[in-house]
Amino acid sequence: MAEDGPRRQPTLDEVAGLAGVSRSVASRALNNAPHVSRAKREAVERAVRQLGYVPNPTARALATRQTGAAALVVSGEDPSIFADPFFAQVIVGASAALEEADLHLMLCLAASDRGRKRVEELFRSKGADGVMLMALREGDPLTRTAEEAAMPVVFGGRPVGPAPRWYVDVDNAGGAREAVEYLVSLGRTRVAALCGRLDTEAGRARYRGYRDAVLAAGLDPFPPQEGDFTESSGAAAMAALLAEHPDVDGVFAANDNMGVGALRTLGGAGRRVPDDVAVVGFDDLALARTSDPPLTTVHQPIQALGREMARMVAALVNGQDRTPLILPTRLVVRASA
Amino acid sequence: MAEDGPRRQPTLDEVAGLAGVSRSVASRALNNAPHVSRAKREAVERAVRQLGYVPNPTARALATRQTGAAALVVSGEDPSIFADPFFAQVIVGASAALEEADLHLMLCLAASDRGRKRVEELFRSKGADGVMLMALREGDPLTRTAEEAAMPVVFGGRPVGPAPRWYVDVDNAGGAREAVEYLVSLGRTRVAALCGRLDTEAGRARYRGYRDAVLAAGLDPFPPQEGDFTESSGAAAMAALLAEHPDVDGVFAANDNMGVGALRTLGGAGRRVPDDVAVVGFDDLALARTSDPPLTTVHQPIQALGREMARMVAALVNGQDRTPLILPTRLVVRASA
DNA sequence: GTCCCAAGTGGGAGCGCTCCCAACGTCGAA
DNA sequence: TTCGACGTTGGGAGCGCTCCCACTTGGGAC
Repeated sequence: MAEDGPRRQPTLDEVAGLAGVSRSVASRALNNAPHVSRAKREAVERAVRQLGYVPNPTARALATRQTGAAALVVSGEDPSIFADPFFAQVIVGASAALEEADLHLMLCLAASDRGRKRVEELFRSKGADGVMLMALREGDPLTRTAEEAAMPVVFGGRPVGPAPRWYVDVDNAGGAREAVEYLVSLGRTRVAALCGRLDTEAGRARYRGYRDAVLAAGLDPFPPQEGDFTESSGAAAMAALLAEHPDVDGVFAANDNMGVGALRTLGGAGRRVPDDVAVVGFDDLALARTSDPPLTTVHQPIQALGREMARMVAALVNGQDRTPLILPTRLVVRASA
Repeated sequence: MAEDGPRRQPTLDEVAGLAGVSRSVASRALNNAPHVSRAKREAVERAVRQLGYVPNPTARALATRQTGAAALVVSGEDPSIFADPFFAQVIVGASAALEEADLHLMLCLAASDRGRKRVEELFRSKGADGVMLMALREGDPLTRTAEEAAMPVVFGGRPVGPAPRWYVDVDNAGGAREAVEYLVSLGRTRVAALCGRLDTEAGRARYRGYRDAVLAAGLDPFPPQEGDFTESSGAAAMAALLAEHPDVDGVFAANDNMGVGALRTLGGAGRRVPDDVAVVGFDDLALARTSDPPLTTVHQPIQALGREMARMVAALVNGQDRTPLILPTRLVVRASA
């Protein structure tokens, strides 16, 4: 805090006064708009420097009806889902792209009822120029709110149900297909899937991709062993799978956490990976590199996801239109398959 | 986007008109301030509901000179430092506390020059009511900027040099001391330190704590083996240590990443942990639980750090004062020591 | 009955900016 | 010489809210 008393920030009027021009001219000079003579433009610049003037963003926002900020809303029952390194990557990407568009980033973790209420108010009061919404669970209340919002909303990850007008997603089905095709190419003939939550589009699409690839290879798909994207659920699903189908020789896990869980169960059951059972994950998080054995997995470009979401809102805020975007995945082969 | 044309948001004037009261009364009713009769208060509430009125936060901000938002600024050369799960935890804590104080969270990753410039402008233009600043490196330019800011700035982690007026930190020295005391209690007599960056206060304080504890136990402290908090630097520092002092039997690593790196080097060198060398880390990240062997470490309350920073700015924004806060750490004993 | 005080009320002046628009040259073309 | 045309200029009206302040009322205390 400055301790030298209540010396207000200088205003545009004061700048104009010092520069000997009107407020209008000063404003135009500041936003380097046309219709300002070279001389006055320089006079304004001098005055700005001399006074240490910084425009008041709030006043500007009120006049232009633009806040200069985009919000990233992460919806979920539990605040700890945000602790997933996934979101940190999204933020890094989004932050960089927003910076280029000169938009600030507001972060809303809508976990509690109160949090959701605040987000709703943000939507209704136009507290941001645009929103990037990550609400993956089927029936998430914010999905509805988003539809009636008076601002562009870009979904991060396509939600379950009808496709929203704007979203960025990863090619979940394609990635899963590629993973399973790889297992098949290794000669595996009894390939099962450890699913993620089937109330998310990602969970469904990855199972769909698995199923398509298995059928295309002329094999029989296994029924979904559902988990919830956590390591322990992966371990449990693997145990259940082993009990029902002891002869399984290939496993596609819906994400790396579950893949690592499966690895743990397999190790405990005395199965060798990849000799007895080959395992492929999805995400390519850091833990896929450090697991034992290192996990073959489908890499998804998470930073790019954040970046493209941000670019999309930025474009929409500037009045341009955009169409949904699907980002490609790529298989990263390590030791587990 | 609403498709039903340019129907503006209703304003307070319209609410007042419908309720048959003046704008002033409507405003007071909305902010449930005194001096409003019960009848009119209810009339206003009715009008608000009927019109679907939501106050315009920008206009309010302009009038009150309060933005209703606090910024979390993460400074660093490289945007990827933010990918550290540490920050996700800080955010979860800060977000929850800010929600209670009814403040929005702005997130600024100041990695590029442009990013830093934007943060500076945020400071100078009072684009937020308060700032939580994480700028740990010595000589970070934002540290200076923060000093002349016209708003409260709470440091997350005490910076190197003179203590700022407001900060929240973890008891780094105390935690390190406890870790080393534990190693000593195990009968280790040649205890070395793998330091983190010594241009951060955390790095220095942890080494200080190590040194104090070693001296207090009547042993000889080792000179600092400096790393930079990464796993590979921990591995390298451990290798250097082993080369200089093959008889080391206890290691205090400045954080879990470095501790895991040390584990790796020790394994490669054929030393058994904890039999030959006992290792203690610092942070208690997820990887401390999953390393081999699981890492004994000093737990630091990261979410609480975020929460307390947020509470502190919220209090300061509301005109209350606060003093710096040091959060306690606690030793978590696992297999590595 | 008078007086005073407190609660209730609404008018109006901002907050600091943008942007429309009328007014003003100045200059080349008719 | 006259007349648009066009680049400049500044006045003024907002943007939607808060808050100060002057004003009205009703109900004790005397």
